[in-house]
Amino acid sequence: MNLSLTQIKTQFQELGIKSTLPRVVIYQSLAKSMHHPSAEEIHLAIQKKYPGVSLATVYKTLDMLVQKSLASKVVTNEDKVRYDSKMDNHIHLYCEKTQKIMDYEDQELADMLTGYFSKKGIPNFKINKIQVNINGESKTTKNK
Amino acid sequence: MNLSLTQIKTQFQELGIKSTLPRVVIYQSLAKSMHHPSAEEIHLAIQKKYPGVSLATVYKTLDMLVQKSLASKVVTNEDKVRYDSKMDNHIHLYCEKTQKIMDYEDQELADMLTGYFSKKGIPNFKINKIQVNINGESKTTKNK
DNA sequence: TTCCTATTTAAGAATTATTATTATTTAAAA
DNA sequence: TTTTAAATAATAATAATTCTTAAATAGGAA
Ligand SMILES: [Mn+2]
Ligand SMILES: [Mn+2]
Ligand SMILES: [Zn+2]
Ligand SMILES: [Zn+2]
Repeated sequence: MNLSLTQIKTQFQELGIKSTLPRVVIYQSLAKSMHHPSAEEIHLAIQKKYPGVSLATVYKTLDMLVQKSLASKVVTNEDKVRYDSKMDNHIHLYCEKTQKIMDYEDQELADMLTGYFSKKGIPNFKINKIQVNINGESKTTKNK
Repeated sequence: MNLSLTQIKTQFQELGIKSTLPRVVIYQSLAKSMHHPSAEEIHLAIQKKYPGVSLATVYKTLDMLVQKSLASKVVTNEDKVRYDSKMDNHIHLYCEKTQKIMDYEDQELADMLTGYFSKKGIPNFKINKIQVNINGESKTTKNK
């Protein structure tokens, strides 16, 4: 999602988030990315246009965004956390070859799962979020 | 699952895994645990009965067990990997309060998902494993 | 507009989980 | 038994993340 700096500033104000250039730029970079980037990758991505933003600030900003529900953490088998600004419910496809994470939207499946659990429930457990992850291999035309 | 040392030795032999005391003890401890323990926790758990096993060996053994499909990694929001020796397909319930991970077996759901995707498939993606994680709160009788 | 102050930031140190290195030990094959 | 490739303990190294602190600054008040 491509968001302008002013769009983001407005969004921050609405949520009572103090609007600083590092924060706005970090969020913009995350929102633009389709790759579920890590903190390090975001840090790198903003270097060209906005050098001098520290990695610690990237981490702290990402945490803040997660707290404010503007982003979520995506954990994988790799030893680093990745982030996602797409906040509607969706599935993640993990390519075991390329480590790429792709979003997969499937309303039918979402409804099926919600329906299934709202009917059946889970004893002694209050469900907050159902996350489906699919591991496998993406088959691009020019692969192998 | 409670496995005897000799049971495990036999299992290792069948899979061509060199049978050492550290390995057998680590696997036994993991198999007995219901808690999806981390390497550190396994290391601690075996201290009493088998002191002197190094943490590095715990890590290497767990990796080996994952390679041999006797265990799998369980990733969470915490900054450490946890392990699971339950290898049939099952759901994980994450309690956001206690960080506990509970297993939840639901054949009906498993069949539903398998059926859904085998019919529909995912374009340009070969599905290897569908993992469902549910975040929420466990409501024990004596909570709060 | 200028001032004030709580919040944020940069820089770098510290922490923590995990992996790598290497000398020594050992399981198990011959 | 002897042999030897593989495993282990010890410890150093690495990498992701968090912490600390002094300097900068956003945004409200004056
Ligand atoms: Mn790490
Ligand atoms: Mn870490
Ligand atoms: Zn996503
Ligand atoms: Zn499990």
